Amino acid sequence: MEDLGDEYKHYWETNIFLQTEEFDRWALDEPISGYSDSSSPDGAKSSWPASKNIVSERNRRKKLNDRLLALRATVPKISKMDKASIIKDAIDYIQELHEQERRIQAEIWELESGKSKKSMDFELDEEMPMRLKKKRMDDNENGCRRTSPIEILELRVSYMGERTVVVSLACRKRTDTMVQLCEVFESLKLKIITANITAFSGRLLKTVFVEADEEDKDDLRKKIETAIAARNDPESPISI
Amino acid sequence: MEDLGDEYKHYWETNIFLQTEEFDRWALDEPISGYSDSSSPDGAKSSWPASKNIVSERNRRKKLNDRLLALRATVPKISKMDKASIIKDAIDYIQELHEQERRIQAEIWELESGKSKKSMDFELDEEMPMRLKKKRMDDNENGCRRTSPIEILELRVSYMGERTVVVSLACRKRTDTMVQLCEVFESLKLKIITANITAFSGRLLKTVFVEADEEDKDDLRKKIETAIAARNDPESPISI
DNA sequence: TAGAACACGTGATAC
DNA sequence: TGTATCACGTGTTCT
Repeated sequence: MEDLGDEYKHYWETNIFLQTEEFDRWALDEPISGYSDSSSPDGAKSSWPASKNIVSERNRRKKLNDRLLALRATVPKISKMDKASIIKDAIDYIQELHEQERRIQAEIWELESGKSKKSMDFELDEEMPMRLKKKRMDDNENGCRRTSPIEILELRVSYMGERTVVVSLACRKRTDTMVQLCEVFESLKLKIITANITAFSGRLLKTVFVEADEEDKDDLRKKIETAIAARNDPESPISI
Repeated sequence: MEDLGDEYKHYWETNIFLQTEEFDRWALDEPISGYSDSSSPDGAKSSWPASKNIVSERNRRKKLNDRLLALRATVPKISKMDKASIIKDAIDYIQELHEQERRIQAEIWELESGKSKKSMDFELDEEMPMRLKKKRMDDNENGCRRTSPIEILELRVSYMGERTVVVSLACRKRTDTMVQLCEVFESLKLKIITANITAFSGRLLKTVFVEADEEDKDDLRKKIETAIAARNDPESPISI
């Protein structure tokens, strides 16, 4: 976990950072042979100067390393910091995503067919959502948790009269954020009049109308903040 | 499709295949300097023989290339055969999978929230014509013309960046007001990103995220006002 | 000390 | 023509 960027720093990023800026200038000011930049005077079999090839190759290498770094950033499961390992982890992750998508789509299909077929006469419709709830995707067997923390962008708690407090919460739209928010608000045991969630362009907006008095406003705000902070903290004493 | 392995074959796979087996043997039988394998007799600053480094490095390169090839195999969308492009395509594909998975999971969440009765909140069974799979919420668009007029309490149209205009509309909650609002917004043929309606204590709040530029803001506001006014007027020229 | 991983410069090659 | 990309051998650094 915490040693993730430890050994990596020694022989990879430092070397990469050694390559930028002054290193480039150093290599360019002294382009491997002695002539500065213009046309090569010798005019041997190699017509164009070798320095161009050098800097071009250097740029290519840098681009490739940047891409590899970006790939590492998008893949959450990282075993080692190897170049080869990064690619391998990416492959595994893509296949895992494939399988997961297939599973989820199968569940959707099952849910939809079950919903349209069965009438709501009996009370047995309780077991299906329960089983769905248990199969959340925080099942990564190795280490890193898949649920992203809730990043609050804005939180407004205001009284609107008629014993109604409106909670307006905006946060980043990440994996499982919606479910986490619902669970957080459920854990607060509020008298919810109405609530809804809206997602748009990377943001997630939750509005909840709570039956409460005006003097409970600040207390409610603190409770929400505490609950979300506890949710984000891995070793939360409350947990769930 | 079929030109996929065309230019690729020229300067990539052929070179890779040149590297296997007999190429290894060639390099190993003649290990770059002349001495066969045992300890280096010269004993200079470089104590261990360079041939081991060569073959090791060669194996490392081969492994990395194999991994890259495998990555290319798992990613269906391939633009170019570049090493860097392969990685870039993989990154894009992973992000695409992320977004898709989030969409699907949102659909699951929506399905199960509409089904479970004792869940944390509300009955948000109204959904927008997102072309996710199929359109629900297709009620009879006319029939009895006896409907209460839409009484606007507040109408806010504001630009939120990223080509997103937010329409916030509050009105009195009367008979069929919800359906009317939906029909009005549907008739405007907007590029709706997300929308929702919330009802509480005699009010009805509709929020719509529309894909539009900032300069379309005022025009959009007028169109909404006009459409609602035309809806309320019995002898409207637009009607339905 | 042996080994693994890396960046570098260089010649080759395809477009 | 030049300009990409690539594999290769080498020296260096970290474990």
